[in-house]
Amino acid sequence: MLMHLPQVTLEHLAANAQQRWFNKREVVLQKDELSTSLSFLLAGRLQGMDFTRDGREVGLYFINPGDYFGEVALVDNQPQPELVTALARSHVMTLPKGIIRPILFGVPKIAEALCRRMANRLREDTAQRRILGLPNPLQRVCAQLELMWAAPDATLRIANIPTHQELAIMINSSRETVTRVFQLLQGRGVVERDGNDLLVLQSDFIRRVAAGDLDVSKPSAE
Amino acid sequence: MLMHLPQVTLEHLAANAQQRWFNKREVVLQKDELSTSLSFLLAGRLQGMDFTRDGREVGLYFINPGDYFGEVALVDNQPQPELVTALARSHVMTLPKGIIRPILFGVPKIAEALCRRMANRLREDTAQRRILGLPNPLQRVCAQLELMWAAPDATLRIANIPTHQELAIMINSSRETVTRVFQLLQGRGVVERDGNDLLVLQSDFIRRVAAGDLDVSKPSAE
DNA sequence: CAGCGTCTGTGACGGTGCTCACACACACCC
DNA sequence: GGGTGTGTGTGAGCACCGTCACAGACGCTG
Repeated sequence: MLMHLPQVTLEHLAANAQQRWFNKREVVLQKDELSTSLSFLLAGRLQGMDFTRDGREVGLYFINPGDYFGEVALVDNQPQPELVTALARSHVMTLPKGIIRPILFGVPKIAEALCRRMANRLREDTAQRRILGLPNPLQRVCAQLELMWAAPDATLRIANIPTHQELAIMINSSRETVTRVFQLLQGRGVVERDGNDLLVLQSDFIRRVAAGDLDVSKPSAE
Repeated sequence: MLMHLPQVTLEHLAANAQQRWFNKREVVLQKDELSTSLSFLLAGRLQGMDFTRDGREVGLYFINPGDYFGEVALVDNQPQPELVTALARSHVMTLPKGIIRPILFGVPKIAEALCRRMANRLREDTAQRRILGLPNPLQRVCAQLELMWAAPDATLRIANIPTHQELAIMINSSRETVTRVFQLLQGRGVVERDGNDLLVLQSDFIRRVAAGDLDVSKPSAE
């Protein structure tokens, strides 16, 4: 995003950037606070999340290294709409609002990059919402997995798989139900745990369940 | 949004704008098509929607007069992520991509307005997602109603209330369940139909149910 | 090593809402 | 008027999954 800036500006930014490490479960951006900066995730993994008024957790999106976040509050000068917390120990860089904001709209290339980023967030939100339309948790888990391995590369390894609880709040299910789904998938040899990663052995199976082509019973056991 | 442009540019835009009426249920933007223009809703009501792969309808957001839409595909030059259909007979104005796009990022004020619009969409998506985290349909219907009367003004009249089916797909329920919820609400005198509008007689009730403070049984019948 | 915290696995139970199947109300149009 | 389409109202039945309550696994840290 910043590649289009002249050298002088880059140095100016670098001089004002701050860095910080966050431990797992630590809050990176607090909800309802006014924006003070734009943030970049350098390493680790964050999750945008929220609570319903009756205290239920809701998972919104994941933030992976290279993404920036907190743009919404920065752009419209309103309070931060959701919480951002660390799913793992994470390294975050922040640029103070006063420094970054004048540049955002002044340089067309930057404005365009920002818009693309937000357009992308909107697409992701839509994709996530589509998942929630699926009628049963098995389908939703599979659809979510599909999204996650689409991200990195063509290998069938999902690095740093979130915990069952973290997945559950993304797809509106209970932790136990997600556990049971994984039991089923592992029992059929569809996926396999490898430390913090998840190996997808039968991507077709996942895809077909997500699409609703496959029934729960036992159509692949021949 | 366009108020910051010089007169000449405005005339240029006006000369290239097109208008069209859409009937109820007609498709305004088709999914997966490349963007050819930016669209404004002048009158009526539209809904962004999508289908899961197994054919289930998913309601994403409503578009009210004054909003523009189709920005996502325009910004990132990718296919339109979702369907936009008319909930009622609607009047739409379109500006061809070739005309509008150069202006978008060239004029800082316009770029900022576009970003604000997208930031707003992201906030709305988040609010909608929060609703889906509520455990039962009664709460979700009430939370949805809360969102809808927040929009226009302080009167407790929701104009042009969507059909039960349209609401159902927004809050992940079945049409029948929404009907039953409205039966309950009307039976208690909380809301009342008035033609195409819905009158909210006890906004507190709605608020408290949405927040989970109120139980289903009969706590307000004293 | 014991002790603790987080994550995963599993059983039992019960309510809830989805599905299917109808009937009715109302508008619009010829 | 009859016909058609769209929206609303309502009952019965059943699978499903959320909740509660545990136990076990694994990795820290002292």
